[in-house]
Amino acid sequence: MEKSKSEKYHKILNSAGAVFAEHGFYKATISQIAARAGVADGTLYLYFKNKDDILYQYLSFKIGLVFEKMNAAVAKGTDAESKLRNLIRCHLEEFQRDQNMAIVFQSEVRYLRDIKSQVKDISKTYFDLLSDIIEQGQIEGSMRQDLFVGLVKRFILGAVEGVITTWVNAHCRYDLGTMADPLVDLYMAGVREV
Amino acid sequence: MEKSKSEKYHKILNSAGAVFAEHGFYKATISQIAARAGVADGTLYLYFKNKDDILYQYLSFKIGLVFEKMNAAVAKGTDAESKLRNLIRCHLEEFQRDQNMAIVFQSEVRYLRDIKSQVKDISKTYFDLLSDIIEQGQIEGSMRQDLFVGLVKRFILGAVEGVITTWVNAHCRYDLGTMADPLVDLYMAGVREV
DNA sequence: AAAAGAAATGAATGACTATTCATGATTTTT
DNA sequence: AAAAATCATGAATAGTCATTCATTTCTTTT
Repeated sequence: MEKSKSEKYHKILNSAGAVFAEHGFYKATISQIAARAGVADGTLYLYFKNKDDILYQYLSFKIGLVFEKMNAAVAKGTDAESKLRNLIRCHLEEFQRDQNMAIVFQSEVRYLRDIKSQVKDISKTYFDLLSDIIEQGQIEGSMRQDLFVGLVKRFILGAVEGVITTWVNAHCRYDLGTMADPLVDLYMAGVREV
Repeated sequence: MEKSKSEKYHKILNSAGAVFAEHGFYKATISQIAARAGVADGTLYLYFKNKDDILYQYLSFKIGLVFEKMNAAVAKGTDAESKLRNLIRCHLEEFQRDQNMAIVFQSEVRYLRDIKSQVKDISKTYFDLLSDIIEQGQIEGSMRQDLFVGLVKRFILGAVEGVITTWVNAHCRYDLGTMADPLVDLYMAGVREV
């Protein structure tokens, strides 16, 4: 139905992303977001229920986009390792590309204790992608049969997020994408000398 | 000088930890913390400069304790792998033992953009421990020579934190400590079938 | 081009809560 | 046991901001 939400809706969303990234959700004010979007404070309430809703919709929208790309990236791979590599590279490159999203995501998602659904299902969706990849790897024989899959998934996502967090704390100074291959290499081969 | 801070100081710190863990820093109120500690609101200001300072001192104190234990744990190991194992086990067990600390740490540390020093140096100190271990492993010949050490450290800490975050989101229902060995096994051997 | 409808405005409201400080209680010193 | 010093209280203050809504501006229809 609402194929394309209005111009203004997206203007506000992006302004919100910038302001949240700069100040954090709680210190960000409606007035700052409105000013940045070039509208009046009251206007935000024509498009969003309240301040929480702005954060929620911002994240839902951005995460939706990223997952589309992740799915496409994984689909381009053939064997499990190439799928994993594509997924990790996509993850890092998308976060690199949209730094506001990266900052807001890394800083605020922890906060959404109450906020239900979609946004909390992020890791679920991500984990599902990983499950499939690991399962395929085990069938192929390229990944160990004795893996505790639940742990492997956390292990992989945790490491990626750790790398992103460090990058955010370093004010996004270096290139994230280049870390994909060394990271996948670590997942696959581990640290031990052979 | 102030060998042992007053009884009340610690009472307040612990109450703060509980309230921050339950509501998050921003939604927690001074009145809640005071009530839980059984003192008047104004009393908090005899011991702390302001609300930020309570969070800051809470984290500093708790993190100080944890690092003492981590150092001791690492010192008990001999080879690099046993040191790593002890470190990870200690990390997981301490977070398990003090769940308020775990929750506050995982949820709020991201938030301390401004707040300088000690608390932001946490990962630095942790990374230093890891650096030594990896370096030792390379000298021993038990770890690969071609490791990009900066990445390996993030990889290890990120995975541990990922495991802790999942556990916090699951309301600390299962036992964290048991994940130490499988996790170290993954670091060392990776995922690939050999 | 007038009327109706939709969209936007931004000043005013109201709720919330961190922080202060005049007062009171308690402990220590003389 | 009086005086002094320290500790604690909690009501009052003051500032902040999310949210509302009467009014205005813009757009569409007749």
